[in-house]
Amino acid sequence: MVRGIRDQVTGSRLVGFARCRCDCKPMSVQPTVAHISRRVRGQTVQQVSRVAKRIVFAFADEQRLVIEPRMTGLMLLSDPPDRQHLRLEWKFQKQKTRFSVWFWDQRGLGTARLYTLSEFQEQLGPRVLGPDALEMPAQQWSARCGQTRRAIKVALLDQRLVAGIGNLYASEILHRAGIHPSTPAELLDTMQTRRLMQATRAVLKRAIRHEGSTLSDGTYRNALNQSGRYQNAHRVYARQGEICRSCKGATVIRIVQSQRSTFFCPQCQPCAATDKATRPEKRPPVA
DNA sequence: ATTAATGTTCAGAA
DNA sequence: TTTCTGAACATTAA
Repeated sequence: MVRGIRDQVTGSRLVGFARCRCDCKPMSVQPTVAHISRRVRGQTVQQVSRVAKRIVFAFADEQRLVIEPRMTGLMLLSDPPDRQHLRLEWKFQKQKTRFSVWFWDQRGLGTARLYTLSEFQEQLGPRVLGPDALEMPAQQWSARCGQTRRAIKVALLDQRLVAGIGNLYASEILHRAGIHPSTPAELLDTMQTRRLMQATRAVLKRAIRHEGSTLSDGTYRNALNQSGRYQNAHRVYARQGEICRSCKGATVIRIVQSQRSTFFCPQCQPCAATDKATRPEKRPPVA
């Protein structure tokens, strides 16, 4: 999302910020839209950046406007999927050109927050966010996984443990790492946490390169309202009952952890607790 | 017609 | 202290 709007927005002057009139319940904006508008109008955007799963507009006076798209939020330069769910509009001016950026959000769970620099730094702090998933070094992976008894899939979604992984990518990462999602995080050995780090970097980088995953509900789109392509590379997500694309031997299983779907291949991701001790060398052929 | 599900996060309870 | 549960929302599939 950041890459989609960065070139246009960086160096542009904000000339308007407002809610879009739509029939939906108003999204969470703090302080009020009017207050934010008063404080940032007329200023130039110095930088558009990403912090974990948030989008950050940095203004000339060091204030930060942070957008959290949550499940269905999109940042758009044009052509929204529909008018119904447009939530916010930024009006910009760059040289003599005027253009708008929109926040579109079907479910309305997304949020916008204006922070002073010190408030913003608090929101980056360890009380809110752990190290970024793409940056966290190997020794941190093992130290932090060793700190919790929760299932590794659940731990990966804890933004204070490691920031930037969502439900879809947690399943894909664990599949690539060959780790069963129910494995207690503290039981992972050094080799496994290293594989977890490598799988996280590989999956997230590929997903970014392919501009995200547009699921069957079709909600995710880039800034130009085009579909992502990473859904074509999914190994397990939403593939329950189908043959695993990696081993081609087992079928993908769906389970629920912390009220959220998890997908995995029992052959590629053996159960750490039982299989290591009990799994025999070879499975006898089925009659 | 209800219920469950969804790329999430948070407050409050267990 | 750590972990779990339900709520916020809109829409679709079962």
